[in-house]
Amino acid sequence: MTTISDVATHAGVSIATVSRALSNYGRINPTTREKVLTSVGALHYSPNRSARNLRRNQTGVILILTPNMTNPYYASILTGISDTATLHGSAAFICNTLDDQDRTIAALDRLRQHQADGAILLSTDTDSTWLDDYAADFPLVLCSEFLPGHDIAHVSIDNRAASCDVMRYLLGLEHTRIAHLSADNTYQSTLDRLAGYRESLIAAGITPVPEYVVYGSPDYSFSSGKAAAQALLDLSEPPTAIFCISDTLAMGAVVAAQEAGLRVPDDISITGFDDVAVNEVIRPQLTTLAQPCYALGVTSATALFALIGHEPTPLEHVLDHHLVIRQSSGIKTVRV
Amino acid sequence: MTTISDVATHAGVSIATVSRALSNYGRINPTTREKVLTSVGALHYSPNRSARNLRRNQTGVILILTPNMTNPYYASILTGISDTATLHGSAAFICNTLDDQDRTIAALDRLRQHQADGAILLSTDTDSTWLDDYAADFPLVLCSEFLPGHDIAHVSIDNRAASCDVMRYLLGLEHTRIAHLSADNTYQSTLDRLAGYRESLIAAGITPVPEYVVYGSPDYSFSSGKAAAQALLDLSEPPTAIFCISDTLAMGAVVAAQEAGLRVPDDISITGFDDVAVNEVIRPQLTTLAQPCYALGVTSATALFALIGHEPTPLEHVLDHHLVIRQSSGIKTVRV
DNA sequence: TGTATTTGCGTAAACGTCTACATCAGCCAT
DNA sequence: ATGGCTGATGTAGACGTTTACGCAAATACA
Repeated sequence: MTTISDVATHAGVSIATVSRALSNYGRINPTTREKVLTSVGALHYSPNRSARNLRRNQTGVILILTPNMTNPYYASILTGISDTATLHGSAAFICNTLDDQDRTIAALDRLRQHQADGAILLSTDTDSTWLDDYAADFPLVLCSEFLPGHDIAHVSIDNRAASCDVMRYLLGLEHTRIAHLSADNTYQSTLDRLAGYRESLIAAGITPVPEYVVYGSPDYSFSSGKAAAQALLDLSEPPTAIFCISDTLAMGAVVAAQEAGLRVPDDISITGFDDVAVNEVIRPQLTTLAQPCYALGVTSATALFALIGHEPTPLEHVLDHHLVIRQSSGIKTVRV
Repeated sequence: MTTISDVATHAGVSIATVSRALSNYGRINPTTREKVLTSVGALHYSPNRSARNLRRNQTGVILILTPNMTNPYYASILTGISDTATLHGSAAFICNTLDDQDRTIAALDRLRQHQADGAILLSTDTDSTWLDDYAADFPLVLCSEFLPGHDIAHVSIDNRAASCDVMRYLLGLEHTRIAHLSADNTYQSTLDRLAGYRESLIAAGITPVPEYVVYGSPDYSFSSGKAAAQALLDLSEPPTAIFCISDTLAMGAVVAAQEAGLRVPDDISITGFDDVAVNEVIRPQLTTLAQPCYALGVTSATALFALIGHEPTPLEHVLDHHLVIRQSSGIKTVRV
């Protein structure tokens, strides 16, 4: 294990000079600097981060907490965060929390232990109010979700407006019996999308039917979406359109409809949410509301580094969304 | 920021005593220990990891390098690794390398910088021979893949035997025109599966047809699988079965067959590989060769901690696989 | 009672880096 | 020649832990 003093000896200078050569801080003769860098190369020297972090009191590491990293929705977000971290000379390490509070807390405690400079949380329940304690002491950014009324920085789209956009589209296709396939969790996005759904119906003069709001599993699983959609199709007066709050749930709904002998979109329209890449796998391809995932990641990381650097940054960042119309939706037709 | 000496002052003891109370090392009076722990709680003290790591010369962190973390194949592997790391009192941080060599090297350099104790690599090209330099100096384990002829610890299934199992099954269904949908990468598993395919054909007295071996993209993308399968179906004498080396490729093949007006499995049999969870999304459900993903993760991590602790561990770990027969395969029928 | 052992705790020196300060050589202006 | 300046480098202390060592008190044993 070669240390800075090995390099100093090899180059015939003091450790202070080596440090200056490497960090380009303070005065140093360019010739000396070259000599030191040559020694660094010859000895394959890398600074010991533990020592550096201890001395500098910062780690060059940010943590990304995700409940389920294989959710394709996260792919671009993670890339956006990583790219931004690299730009700031930091590393982005991902912690798989599996939605387990102990694991989440264990990961966040790394902040208190000076093993990371800040953290970005992907997905936050509205009942995770204990987060305030961490946000008060450490740089923290919530991505995609947020806790209304709490002073924690967050980045997301306007889920209620996005929901209204989906509804405006479906209503424009002359659908009136529109169901909402939600999820059994307390994410703010879930609540906002439901609110947008209800508002839009009422604004269109349609009385919301309680039976038309059904719930998939908290993690939007395909099978739960399929089961919930089956319940909708079994109603005496089934909907002609299903507005699903995730693409995976929508895939489940498509399969449920197909197994019930319905053609999508001829007999029933189904829309998703997020526009994840695996959408290409299912036929018909999903009409869905696209989130700017890469930008969500970049914006979250940028906000986090602002917090770490004690620079001003708004508490709330709202990014644009857009509707992507594909094959799974169409104008309402009379069921044969 | 409270330090060990704050705790010492609060508890009325020396910092050495606080350290002993926390690490449970050396002699300490239980009463004193309690007193210290009370102070620790009162002051919300957490040890500074940088300082501890510097002193102990170990970090309690292992790195997982993945080219594409949303690949569902990795989900259980990652969980297996994380669980094992927790058991060893370590944290498992994931680095998204996006198959980029610079990012991979940057991540591995964290080992040299004393910011991690070891690393597990998910997916390794057979041309990544530069890895030897790292493996010689640091604890490294390759999971799923490996570099034949290199002294780097690895954990995987026997891909050639697994490939033969798939072929035995398809041959047993009386298929003789069996195609192999491979991937355009240099993973050892890819080579082994191809070898098993060829061997099985020859052992069955069937002459391999070069046109029956086609390639999807290096990362097994759905669309590349679909395109490659279309090429197979366009042959003057198309195969009656397609053995795909990943589930995603198989999904592409299924869609290609369906779009060509073929029924799966009545007109053509299609098999996948890995048995990823998203399989439930596609109909018909895939017959596939299941890898013991969680066990792969656990075994990799266990081997890594053995290396870190300088305990003996075999260089090669081979885990069991098994064939899962579902709906996408069936006995060969004469095409109409 | 005296000696040997055990127990509990404090002192101080490391771990490898950064950086304020000191030092020193060279230069210029007086 | 003297003093002041600048630039380049070295010295040494700090960051927060851990832990070898030493010492005093308590205990054990004769």
